Amino acid sequence: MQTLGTAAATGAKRADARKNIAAIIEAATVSLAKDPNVSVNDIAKAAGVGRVTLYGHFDSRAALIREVVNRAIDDTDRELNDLDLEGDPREAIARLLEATWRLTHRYGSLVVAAEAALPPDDIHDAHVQPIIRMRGLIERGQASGAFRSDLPIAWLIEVAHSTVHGAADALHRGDITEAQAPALITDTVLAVLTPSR
Amino acid sequence: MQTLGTAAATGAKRADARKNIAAIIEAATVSLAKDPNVSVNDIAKAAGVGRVTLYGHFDSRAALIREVVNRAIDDTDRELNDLDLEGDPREAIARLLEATWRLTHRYGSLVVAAEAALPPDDIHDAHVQPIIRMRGLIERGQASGAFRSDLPIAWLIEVAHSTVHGAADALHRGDITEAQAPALITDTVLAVLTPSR
DNA sequence: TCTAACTCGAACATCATTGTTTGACAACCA
DNA sequence: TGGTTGTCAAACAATGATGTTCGAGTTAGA
Repeated sequence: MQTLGTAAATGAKRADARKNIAAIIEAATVSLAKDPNVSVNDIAKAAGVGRVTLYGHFDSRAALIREVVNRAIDDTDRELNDLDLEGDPREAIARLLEATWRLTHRYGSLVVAAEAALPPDDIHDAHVQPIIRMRGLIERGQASGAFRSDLPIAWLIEVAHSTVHGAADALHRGDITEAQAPALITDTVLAVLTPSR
Repeated sequence: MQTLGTAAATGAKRADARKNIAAIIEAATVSLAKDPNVSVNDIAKAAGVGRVTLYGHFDSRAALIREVVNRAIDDTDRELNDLDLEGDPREAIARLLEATWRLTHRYGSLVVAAEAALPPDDIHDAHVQPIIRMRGLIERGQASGAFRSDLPIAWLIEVAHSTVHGAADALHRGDITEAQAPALITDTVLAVLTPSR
């Protein structure tokens, strides 16, 4: 869990201020997911407020990004915590991949914006949780013989990761549809994880 | 083949000028591969020349990037043309992946810089050649039954592509070594391409 | 209804980057 | 050796982004 330490968290705000803060965060999330270099001006316009109003609620561009990232981390942790990763490892990883895909699709290039605006420690922390979840599941599958053990675990995690990102690229390019994506990702990653005989 | 249409191609230059042009292009290639947003100033410094000298040889940042990209495209075409893509499709794609890896590793994020600085048509043209090569080989493998046919061909190409990029990320992060990369890529992509029994 | 909180555009300072100009200096090469 | 070509640092203008300030107007909410 992250602490919401910025100005936006303060509860003693007027109703319209709270509404605008929410609109700014939402607009920033969507805008940064599309283009990590989007300007503060464009974010404010997308939120339907003036630039000055935005700076009234967030000290800086970096502070806004930090807030957006913190929410994304919380959201991610929540969605992944709700998952049932027990049972057959193949089915469990299909559920994990589906959730990862949904989150990747939602947050897009937010991570790129974060990398440019936030200290490396914060970035590291954001990646740790999802990775250890994937790692634990793959290790369990390896122990039971359901997954292959002849490739480095870090590489298998990377393959899952880049397959999901590849799906986002292919969707953006029009090569696949949104409906196809989860099945393609699952089929592909399972093909890599399945032991050869 | 691309035409080298910019100032740098003119042959009527003094020896030191030609040397500097070469140094600038080389430094720009390396710098842009590392950071697509690198400034003209940093490129000039990396090349050991002043910024004014750089602008004396290239009209603009975009013109320099175009030159670098054109060379990269030529280099890529040459390397891929030298490949033997005949014979066993599994071995042929291993050779193609190895070359793709080498080129991806060499040119890194140059494509990102190109996307930001060049018209979309130029970007499209740069991607077309490598993709049709991969597509032709996969289709040949599918026809012979060596590769699976139950996934969209565009997706299979995307998987190969993102696996190579994932390897670059993993290498940059220190999760794998440069020596491991080709085998990991080949094993992974072949696992996806191999028909399930 | 009254006031404190909020919004907003316009204007400002600052910074980084691109691209140009100038003029003095150095190197190539015929 | 002499004229052309090239290099360079410093200074300049232009652009675009971030962040701040001001003042006038609006709105929430007690």
